[in-house]
Amino acid sequence: MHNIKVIRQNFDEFKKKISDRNINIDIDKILLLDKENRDLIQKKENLEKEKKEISKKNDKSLFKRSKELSNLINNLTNDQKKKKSDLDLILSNLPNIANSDVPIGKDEKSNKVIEIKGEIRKFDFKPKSHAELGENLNMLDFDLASKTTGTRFVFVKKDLAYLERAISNFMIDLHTQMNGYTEISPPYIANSNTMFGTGQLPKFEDDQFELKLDDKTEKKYLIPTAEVILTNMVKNQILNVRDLPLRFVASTPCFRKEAGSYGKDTKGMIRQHQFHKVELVSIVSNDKCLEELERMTDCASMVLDKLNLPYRKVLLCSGDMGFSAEKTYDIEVWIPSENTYREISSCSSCGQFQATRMKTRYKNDKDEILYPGTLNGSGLAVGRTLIAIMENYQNSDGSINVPDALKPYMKNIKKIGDN
RNA sequence: GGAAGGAUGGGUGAGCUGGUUUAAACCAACGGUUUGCUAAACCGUCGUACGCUUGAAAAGGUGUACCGAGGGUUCGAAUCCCUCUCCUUCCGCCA
Repeated sequence: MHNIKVIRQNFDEFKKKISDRNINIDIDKILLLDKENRDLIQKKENLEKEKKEISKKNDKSLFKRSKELSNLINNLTNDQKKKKSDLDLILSNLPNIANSDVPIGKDEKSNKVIEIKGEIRKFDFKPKSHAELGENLNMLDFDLASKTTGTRFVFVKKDLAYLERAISNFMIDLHTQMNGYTEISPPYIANSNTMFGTGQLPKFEDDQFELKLDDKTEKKYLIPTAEVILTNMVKNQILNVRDLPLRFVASTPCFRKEAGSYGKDTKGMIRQHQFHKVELVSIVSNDKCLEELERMTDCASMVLDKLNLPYRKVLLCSGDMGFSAEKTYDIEVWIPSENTYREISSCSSCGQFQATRMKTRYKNDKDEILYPGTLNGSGLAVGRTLIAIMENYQNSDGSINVPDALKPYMKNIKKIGDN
């Protein structure tokens, strides 16, 4: 969420920048509501002052006036709360604004490829898709999942399940042992306020799996990414700059409705309602966001380097970024069967946007209270890494070689499907 | 699921028979005095949010709210009432 004080001070600049994010909201109304809100606060507080003085005097002749004041204050407070909530509603639906070094553009066509790495394997046979490979091995079972659950779910079996688990463990070890992240095993369920903090609510409620609860007072959701729960670990608190940066890593299932992507990637396990992901989250002082974003992106790409998978790094344009991001790098891995790169990680700096929503602050050396920067990135999506390994490491007989880096995590099995 | 008790500033913890509480006191922290250095002692500072305001800025001044959250009673609520959340203890169930 944007800080209203900052908007107030640089309104024209703000209005111009927010328009790059493809939105259709009456921005001028913000200024009006803000003014009305503050005027009402002023009026209300003047009356509260008078009332307080009467209360101190404890003089019966003034009690009548005090009663009047209470009514006036009540009315003003109601008006003021209404203005404030109208204002907050607009603000909470506004996306973050793009950092100055982000290309302006409407969709992915304006994204910029920054780096291409790794060698694309030349096959002397026609590479199969992961779905074909997995079903032939009887280790991916989509039909079984439709029977027990529905579409966009999958059963992973036998050595492929082992491989999936190995991928996750390998990634966590890398980030905890080499990259300085602290491992967390978090809840997979978040409450509304937590979902608001990272920006999933209120705008993207349709994308979330909501749980049906006996208690109707609060809603709870399955996390669409561990970013939600890891970032909100610091919500509603004031950190000390000495404790920053905070770096967390977790491997969790993620649950997404994939609303609005009907007919997209229906075959295989590219786009599922449930998938595993190793997530990286950093909380940093507000001047370190971009620096940390580079570091985080390097941590994520390091995984692909070690797995010897070809990939490219893409800087997203203003129109293609997520709601909370100020700058995003996607890492895309080579998928032979599609003859293209597919997203396997998305690393974003959210600047102070999420911290403002979460009410997370920190004290710097001068005891000033500031909003920290928050960053999140996949390090990496486990399901898609599994796909990438299957397809890039496949043999003509349909078996799959285990990447060297993963062998220690799989009792040195060299090949999957080699019976 | 049943029963009981609790939630106060960074921490400990009074107040809780409504109006000298403007939330005491202690600890921690920070600044200072003293000191050869450390310690001790003494003095001072010591929350957050929002509004208004002085100032070029740095930095001030001032108002209101906040004692788990939200409502209510009252001229007046940390204190009384209601709802909710969370915590502790005991019982039951359970991986």
